[in-house]
Amino acid sequence: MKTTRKKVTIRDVAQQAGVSYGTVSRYLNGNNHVSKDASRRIAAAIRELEYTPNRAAQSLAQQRTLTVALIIQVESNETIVQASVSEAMTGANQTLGDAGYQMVTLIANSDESTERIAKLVRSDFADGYLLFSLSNDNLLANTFLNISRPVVRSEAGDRGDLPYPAVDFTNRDGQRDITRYLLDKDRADLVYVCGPGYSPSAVNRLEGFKQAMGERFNERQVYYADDWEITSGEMAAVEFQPMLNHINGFVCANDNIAVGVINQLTRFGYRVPDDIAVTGFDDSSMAILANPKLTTVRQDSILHGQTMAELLLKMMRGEQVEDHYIKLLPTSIVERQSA
Amino acid sequence: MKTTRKKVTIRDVAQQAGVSYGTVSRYLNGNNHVSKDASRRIAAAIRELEYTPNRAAQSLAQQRTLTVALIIQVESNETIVQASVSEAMTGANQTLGDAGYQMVTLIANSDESTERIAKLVRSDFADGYLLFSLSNDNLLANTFLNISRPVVRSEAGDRGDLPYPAVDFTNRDGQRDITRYLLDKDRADLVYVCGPGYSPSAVNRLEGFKQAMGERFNERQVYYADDWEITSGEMAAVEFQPMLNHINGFVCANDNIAVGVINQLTRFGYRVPDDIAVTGFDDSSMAILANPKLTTVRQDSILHGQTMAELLLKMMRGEQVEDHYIKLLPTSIVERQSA
DNA sequence: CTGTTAGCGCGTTCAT
DNA sequence: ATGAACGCGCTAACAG
Repeated sequence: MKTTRKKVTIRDVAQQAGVSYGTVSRYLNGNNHVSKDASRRIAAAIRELEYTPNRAAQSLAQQRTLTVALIIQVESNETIVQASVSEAMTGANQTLGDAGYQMVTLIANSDESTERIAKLVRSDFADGYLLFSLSNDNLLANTFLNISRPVVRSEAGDRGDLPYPAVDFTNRDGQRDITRYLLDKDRADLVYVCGPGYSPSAVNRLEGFKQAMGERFNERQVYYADDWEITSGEMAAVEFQPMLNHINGFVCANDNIAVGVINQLTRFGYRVPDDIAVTGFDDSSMAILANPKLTTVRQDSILHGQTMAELLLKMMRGEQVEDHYIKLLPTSIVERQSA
Repeated sequence: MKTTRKKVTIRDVAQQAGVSYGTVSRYLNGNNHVSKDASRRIAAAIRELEYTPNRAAQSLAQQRTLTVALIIQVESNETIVQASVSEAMTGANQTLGDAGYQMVTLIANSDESTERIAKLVRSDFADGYLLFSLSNDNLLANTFLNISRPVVRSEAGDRGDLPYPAVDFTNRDGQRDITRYLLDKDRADLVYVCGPGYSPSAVNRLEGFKQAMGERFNERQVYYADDWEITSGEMAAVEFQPMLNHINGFVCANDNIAVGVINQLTRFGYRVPDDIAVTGFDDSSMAILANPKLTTVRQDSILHGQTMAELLLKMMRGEQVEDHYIKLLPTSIVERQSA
């Protein structure tokens, strides 16, 4: 057993196998034909020497890196606790890995880190990019406009100037369906707690609520939150307090908000769902933690990641994808206790 | 404004500035002297051409990558929802970035991905490694034994054969202190819900409980959970059901478990903390979400990441760190409602 | 089928 | 202070 921890290169392998290193390279890249015999000897040499190709050299020669960067943009110094993102990462990592790509995730949470990442991108750091914009501004998005590598976004964006394809959920339909679910249960007097305005998802979900309500929709029955947090739900409930006696359902744009609403309603002395039903969206871990457990709209975040990765792989293979292409993933209603 | 999106190299810059590319290289790496005048012209050329050095070429020539890999090992297909990890990532990303390094996150959640990452490591993919082992086996750890790059671990490990320094929290002291906090409040009849046996943190925390209990400690007052999840807390409460009438406190190894205990105790008809007090550990987001809000042990995960990064930077600078060196970060008690 | 060689983009001597 | 040339480790195109 060799413990020589000195750069073992393709040349060492060649020498050990008694061939030229060009042959070794061919063997490794499997393109052309290498004699049965040579192959065997090369394989043995590689194993013995514990040879691993040098990544940097490979990229330099091949003009590709075999890595894909998953970039997460969050508000300054915010952390990425969001379970959905974590799950999407897992899904993407999975399929990219199967295709031989290594996924690396980059976090842009400050001006400096954003600039640093932009620089990386410009230096052809990866062969493709998965873009998770959790924040308002898209500083990075502009950087990508100038490069020729494929990019896939995680949200059907609002910015028409970004041609990148996206994978998203059927937010509108999901919200519409769960609203109908309430209506079908004779909960006719509903109010809606909308997500932050900068989020395309929030806009689409509100659209779904409107659709389900049809004629009955009224601007005064919607509360516009500033973020996706629990506190916003509490504030919404307070805002609607004067009307609480006839309201019999809160449709909320996500689980956190729903939890906030429930908390506040409980404090006011209302019972959920007996007096007032409450629905969430996301089916996050919060959904089963809440009391009562949340009836909500489920979206498969792992699938989200996988689908984004598949689309990116397709693009990296050179297949053309039309600008602004959007793939929508289905959602489904999960019936628990809150509605 | 040039829209030429063709590989602009150091040579282009040199030509535009009217110098040889050797000079540009020197200018970039700031080592030697470059004439005031040349510098100015080079700077202008770089800006105009939007030149960014090619990463692969740089690493190849310099034998370093200016990137640090943060590797997370989780059970197969598990997601990394853990807020503490997410926060540590943020902290590490911060300080590494300030030092000019780019942090990339790698997820090992299957045999294939683990092997792929091991390969990356062997190919000198990064200049240093931050290792988060959330799972039992340390397949990867062995890979590192054969390379000469610095490694820092996130947990004071149980494996004596791994010489890498680690940054961890004072788990033992934290658990001891919060146990004493209960004892001081005349909660003398305590039980302990221990974390999974493969986790060094779990072992240390149990140790702290024992220490605080002293003579009074009894093996029958501890429940050994298989994981860190809510369900385990519920199971523990069920297990202790026969003794619930005289027990007046549950000390739990983390917040999730504490939430589970509270849920189950509530179902059994006990009031928390009036009948039975419950404490958590981590001060995760769950702590304030729980009802009643959790009294728990706080640990600063962002600081955790920062400290790990600082230690790694030190090692990458060439400073020697003794084998098995362990840096312990303080914890503190957060008093809320559950105890 | 295989050896040879010219780059890939940049850092680094070595002269000048 | 600056230009020229070599090498980092590997791929690919070209002979043979």
